Amino acid sequence: MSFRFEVLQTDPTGARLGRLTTPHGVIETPAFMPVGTQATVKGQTQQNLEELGAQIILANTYHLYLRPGHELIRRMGGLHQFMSWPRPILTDSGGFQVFSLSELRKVSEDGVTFRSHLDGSEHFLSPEKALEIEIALGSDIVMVLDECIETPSQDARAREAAGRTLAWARRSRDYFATHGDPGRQMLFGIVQGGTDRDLRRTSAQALVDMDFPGYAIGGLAVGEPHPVTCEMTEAAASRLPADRPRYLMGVGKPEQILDYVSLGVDMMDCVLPTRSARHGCLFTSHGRLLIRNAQYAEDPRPIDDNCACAVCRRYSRAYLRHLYRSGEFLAVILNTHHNLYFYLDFMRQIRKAIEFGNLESFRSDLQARLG
RNA sequence: GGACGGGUGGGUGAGUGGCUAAAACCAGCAGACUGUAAAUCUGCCGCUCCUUGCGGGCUACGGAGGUUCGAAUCCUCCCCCGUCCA
Repeated sequence: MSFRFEVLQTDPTGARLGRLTTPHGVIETPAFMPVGTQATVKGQTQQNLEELGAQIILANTYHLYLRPGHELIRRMGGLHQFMSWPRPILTDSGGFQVFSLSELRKVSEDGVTFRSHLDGSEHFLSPEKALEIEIALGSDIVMVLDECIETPSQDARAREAAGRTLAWARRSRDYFATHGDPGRQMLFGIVQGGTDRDLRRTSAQALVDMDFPGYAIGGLAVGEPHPVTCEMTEAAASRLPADRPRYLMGVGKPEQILDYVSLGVDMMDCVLPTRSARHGCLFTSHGRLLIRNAQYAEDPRPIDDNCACAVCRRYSRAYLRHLYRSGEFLAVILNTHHNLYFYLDFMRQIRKAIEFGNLESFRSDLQARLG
């Protein structure tokens, strides 16, 4: 049995402490997964990521298909070997690009036609094609192609996308059954449904009937208020089987992550720590800090005096501000390192709190610190 | 001494009669970022007043005068900078 998901403990809030075993290693949940779209987490070496304690990273089907091409990666020994990352990888299907590249694509029942953002060439991504690519890449966790829509959307629009996502999920499951290897890769279905509670529930139920080894909740945190995100997450999660991992896609801010974990979410990914780092926004135990601000010009303190990361152990705010304003590469590297450490350490603290059954007090401490 | 060219808001630099508190870029100040077309994007950026509004007043395109209803823009003189000629 190459894959195994165990719920080790549950917290009174509903949070779960778990362990997902894959052929490339164990993922302790709740887990945060750094995003490495183009087979690289921007600004960090693989060695850095290992030292930070990243147990799994994301990569993107659409981007790697366009460049360098999934066949090339297969010939290079698969994505793990190609990028020299020995730990688990989750590949997103390109479903998010249906949303984010909306100007460049056309969705039909059969699949999605994209105009490449790189050279304008036209490409067709179907549920089967996405899986063909992901199988070639050899990621541990494989996402089905879904249709992600903006929120708020018209009810009819949300129903259409959720229905199509379910149809695509069925096709994906069937394709994987004949072309995939369940001992090598784990296929996750995705719940859509916009901001409609009932649609979220029925979508989740329909997906569960297809019996996926793991389930994702997608199409959230794309503009709707946080309480709505929580409500939709709860609606979907309440229908998902307790013995399968739950992945809330594309979230979130630290304080929000705590809410999602309390709703029984096991896995999350987000570009926030990496992108914010490149934009000079650093996460600290006291909230966010914009390192370019004038107030840090002569500040000898580390980013966060409660942080044990390599950057906080060595560099001052004044120096990091200087690097950022000078446009130096090192600013990207150090800022990203700190933010990822913050997120990964935050998850370690959450897991510990669940283990000791005091997630609720962990949350009130956090809220007090953030004011 | 002469011939050209030029002096614009913190910087570079557009603007050759009203649409100009003055383009654009940079610098500066602040904010955003949620399955990465993002080391990006947005706002502010002369002073001042208030009932914060496509609001009022003041100051501003080397200096001083002039032409004009109106001048960064036209005229006169002066000062300064650059290149070339003596």
